[in-house]
This record gives sequence, structure tokens and C-alpha cells, in this order.
Amino acid sequence: MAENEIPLRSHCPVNFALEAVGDRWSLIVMRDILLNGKFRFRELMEAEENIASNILSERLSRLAALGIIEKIKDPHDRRQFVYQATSKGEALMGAVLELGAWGAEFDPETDAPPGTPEHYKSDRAGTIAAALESYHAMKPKLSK
Amino acid sequence: MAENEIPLRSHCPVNFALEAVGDRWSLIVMRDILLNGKFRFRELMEAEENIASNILSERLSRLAALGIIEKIKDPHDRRQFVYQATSKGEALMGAVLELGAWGAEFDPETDAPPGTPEHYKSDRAGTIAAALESYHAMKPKLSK
DNA sequence: ATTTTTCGCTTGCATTTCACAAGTAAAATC
DNA sequence: GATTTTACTTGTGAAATGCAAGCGAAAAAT
Repeated sequence: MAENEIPLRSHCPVNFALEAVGDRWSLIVMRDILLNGKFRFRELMEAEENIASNILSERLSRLAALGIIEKIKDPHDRRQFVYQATSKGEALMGAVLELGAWGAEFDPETDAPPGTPEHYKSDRAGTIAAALESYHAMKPKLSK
Repeated sequence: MAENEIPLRSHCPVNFALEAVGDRWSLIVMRDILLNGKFRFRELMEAEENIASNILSERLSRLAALGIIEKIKDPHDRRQFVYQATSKGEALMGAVLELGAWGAEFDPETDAPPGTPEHYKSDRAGTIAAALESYHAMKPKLSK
């Protein structure tokens, strides 16, 4: 509910975004939720960048407190939780794809398929919309 | 020259971008260079987010080592340096604007003018191109 | 010519954050 | 009932950050 307990350094919109997700892990988590179909703690732990469990735990709490994701109990397994992007979280798709396009363009050893930055730049809105559709298709359907 | 001394955690394009600029300060510095017409150490120090001088110094070295900015001696004042974005740095304009649009949309007290996210989303490519033109107009002209 | 100011850092140190390893409780599976 | 899985939590040392002060070279003022 209380979105921000700590005072912001400024209300510059770029700074606001960076204070929310401008650390080394938050956007990795959002990438896995939004693009890679990973919705559970265990799945997110398997990210190839090897996030530590305490850091993942802290980031998930933080993202939930900021209203970027929501934590939902899995009705089929009461040990588990499903983390889904809220509309505020889905709105980060553009930033994730934009950073990914930059990375694909400038990393000579990128894992991204050739043509990724060009494809993205030729139709940003369409690429974002398609990625969101794909996200909704992957997202587990369960009631809160 | 040597772009990356430290091994990357992965060659995922999003991770590549985050390892380059995914800390709390690098994109603040890029915002000030790309959008706010700040090109000198002193000007960058004046950012309202109060970056410490040792952190700014370290980030400028890092961004230069990564080929994102270049450090140019000011011929009119030999104490000073001018930091300009390279083409790799200019390519971050989209990410900065995308994060700014997100911040403007979700910060209820944002400093951004009303309509900023809508304007950006209605024509991302055009907004980025216009911002780059404005950047080139502000950029001090001096030979290396 | 000499003092003062400006500029881009650097250094030292306390505080905060991070990373790695191990452990724990609750629920599910065997 | 014993074992395994899941989502964490709890240490602990290392690294990054933030703050204040200092420093040498160059420019500006006197």
C-alpha cells in the first residue's frame, strides 16, 4: 500500500525509475517474469546469472511493495507462490526490451538472434505489444 | 580499448546492458549528458540527486572504458574535460527515455510535464530522434 | 608577480549493500 | 512416518557507497 517509505532523491522521472528498478537484479527478475515465463521462486533462482536466494527474496518483496509485481498463493501447492507483473510491471516491458536491444547491438558475443536491435527499432510499439501478448499467454491463470 | 575486463555473468542482452549501466548512477550521468546539456565534471556534480565526487569520477572512467562516453580535453581551459556520448552512448537515449516515460507515468509527484508518457508512446522513434537532435545542438564543439 | 579561486579529482573512513554457504519450517511426496 | 521440495532466513566476510577533507595544476584576480 505505502508505495514509498524512503524519500526520493528527486522526482525526475528517470531518477524515479532508477530508484525503483535501477539495481543489478530487479530488471533481471522482471526480464524472467516478462519474457522468460518464470513465475516461481525456484524458477527465478535458476537464472543463469546466479542470483543469491536472499537477494532474490529481498527483491521480490521490494518489487511487490512498489506495486510492480504481486505475490499470489498457488492453490495447487500451498508452499508455492506465483509472482506476476501488475500493470505497472507490465509497463516495464518497453524498458527491458530497449535495454535488451542495446545489449544485443553492442555485445559482440550476444545470445540474441541476429537482427534483434534492427527488428526492435523498426517497430518498437509492435514489438512491445507482441511481447506482452506472449507474456499473457505464458502467465499461469489463478485467482488471488 | 579493452571493453570488458571482468567476465560477464551471461550474454543475455538485457544482462549485458545491466552490467554496463545497471547501477544507480550510470544512467543518471547519461541522462544529464544526453538530455540536460551537462558535459563537465562540475556540471554533473550539480545533479539534484547529489552524486559523490568519488562515485562520479569512478563512473566516468568506467563509462569511458566501456566506450559509452569519451573524455576530451577542453582547449580553452586545460583544467577541464568535456564528456560526450559516443555512438554507443547515444544509443542509450531510447532506454533513458523509456525509463523516464515509465517514471513519469507512475510517480504521482513527477516533475515531468503532463502527457509525457503518452507523447513518448505515441511515437517512440520520433521522440528519440528529436532528443538526439537536441543533444547534438547542445553538445560543445571541440576537436579531440 | 603573487595570491586566490576554480577544477577535477583522490584519500580515508564509517556505513550500507552484496555474495556465498548453511540452516529452517511448512507443505508435499513417497 | 520418513524424505524431499519449496521458499525463504541467518550468519559472515567482502565489496560498494556516501561523506568530508585534501591536493596539485591551471586560471583568474590583484
